[in-house]
Amino acid sequence: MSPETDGIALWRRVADDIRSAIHDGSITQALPPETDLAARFSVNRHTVRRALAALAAEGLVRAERGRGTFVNAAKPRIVYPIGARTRFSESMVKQSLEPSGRLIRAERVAADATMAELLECRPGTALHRLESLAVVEGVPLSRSVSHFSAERFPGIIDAYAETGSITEALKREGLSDYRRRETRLTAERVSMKDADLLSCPSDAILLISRAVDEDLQGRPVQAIRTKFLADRMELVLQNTSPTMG
Amino acid sequence: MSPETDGIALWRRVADDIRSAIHDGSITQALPPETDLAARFSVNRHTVRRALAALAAEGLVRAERGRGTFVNAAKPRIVYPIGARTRFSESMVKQSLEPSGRLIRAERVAADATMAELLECRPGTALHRLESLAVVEGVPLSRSVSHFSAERFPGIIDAYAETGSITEALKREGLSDYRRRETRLTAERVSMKDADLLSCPSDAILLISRAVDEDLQGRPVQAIRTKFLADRMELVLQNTSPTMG
DNA sequence: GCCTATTTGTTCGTATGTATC
DNA sequence: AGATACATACGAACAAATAGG
Repeated sequence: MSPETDGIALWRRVADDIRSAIHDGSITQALPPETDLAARFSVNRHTVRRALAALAAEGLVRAERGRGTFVNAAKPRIVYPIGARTRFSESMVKQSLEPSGRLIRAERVAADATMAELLECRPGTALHRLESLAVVEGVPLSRSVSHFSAERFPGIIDAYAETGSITEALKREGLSDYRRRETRLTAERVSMKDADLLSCPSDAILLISRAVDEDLQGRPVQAIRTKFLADRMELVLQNTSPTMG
Repeated sequence: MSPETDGIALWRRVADDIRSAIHDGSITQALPPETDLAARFSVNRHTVRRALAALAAEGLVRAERGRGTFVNAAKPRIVYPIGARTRFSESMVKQSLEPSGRLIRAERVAADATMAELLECRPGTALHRLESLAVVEGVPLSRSVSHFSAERFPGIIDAYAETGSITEALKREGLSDYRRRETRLTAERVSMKDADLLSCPSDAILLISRAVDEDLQGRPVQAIRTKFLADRMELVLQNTSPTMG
């Protein structure tokens, strides 16, 4: 038999069959071993592996060496409200989740053109660059890189290292309140480095947020880029109703 | 030589080498043919293919049957502002882009529990389900499914089919203005069906928006789920500064 | 701890199909 | 039509992780 008969590749048909079996509930947890599937579909084990790779890329199954291939349980996503008053730690606590921020790396850098524009300062201005990992319920959820004016917030690094919360750290530095000015969202595949830091599969998807927070006078406070694990996260924007007349 | 010496698979080292070559600019457009790469790295062509598949999954390269494998050019993203006043067509026009909405499918359905809650109606209420494709500059950008009250907007389907814009269609149905109540954002891998509809690679990423629009009295107007091609899109949320005292 | 069977992961070989130039 | 290049498929072998006795 020639490959790609009917114009549809064999492995696609195998993948479709397995996908259906998962969706209609005939496979719930573990898939049969590759050799069994190969026998059942009368194809080579490679063909089964190609099909399983496609299903894994869809996020439907997950293979574990030496153990087997399993249906991925869809976990409920963590809700993160984004708005004028965006507070990560507070949001987690409200959902009865235990957040903790870990300082990965901190350094003093000079503002490049992008940072200068976002923070409304001159290029070359001294900034604190704070790289952190947000862990919720013991599992990494996101990785952030923040930039602050080094002059205005000289002790922000230590304050964050101790509290694990940006809001708390800013309070210690004398800023009692701040608000979100802008949030820009995209999505990308995880890079090798991020996969390592977030302890996630190398084919995971990231929801990427680039935001600027400002103080109540409208001066930029921090520029923050966060990479969230997309399969654990749902960003919610609520537009508060204006009072009607 | 045994495979997987050093604990790192051969195909990973090949992929790393090729990725570096792309990043440092030694490969700019077309990659050498698989057979050449196999010879250069002294590995089997399968090993090269495994490496290229990984790079393709990262979105770095794209293989075209019969032509070759090419470095993916990173295109600038289309900006889509999301807020109380979210208008897709208007946003595109403002960026000097030509949007067009194509009606893919329309049907009358009964509200399920989810729709009933979002649209604040009783389950079973008659709704118009409108499936559409947004095309910008001739290229598919997103796929949406909207639900409207069939009683309140009896002619919404025809109105959309003619205008290609939800805002215009609602105007024809007597609703002069509406606002965004809530937007929920996640990201996922594209499904086979969506890849087909959006004419995108089967490993593309979708930015998924589930939103509810309401009229100026606060009554829900439509529930809309949109799947954007993540690599073409950037969602922007701006929090308008409250006037300071 | 050790050995063995099971199961997924990697690699090479070979052949053929299909699209492009 | 022929050459080139990617896509699919089967076969064989071994590596590496896991589980069970």
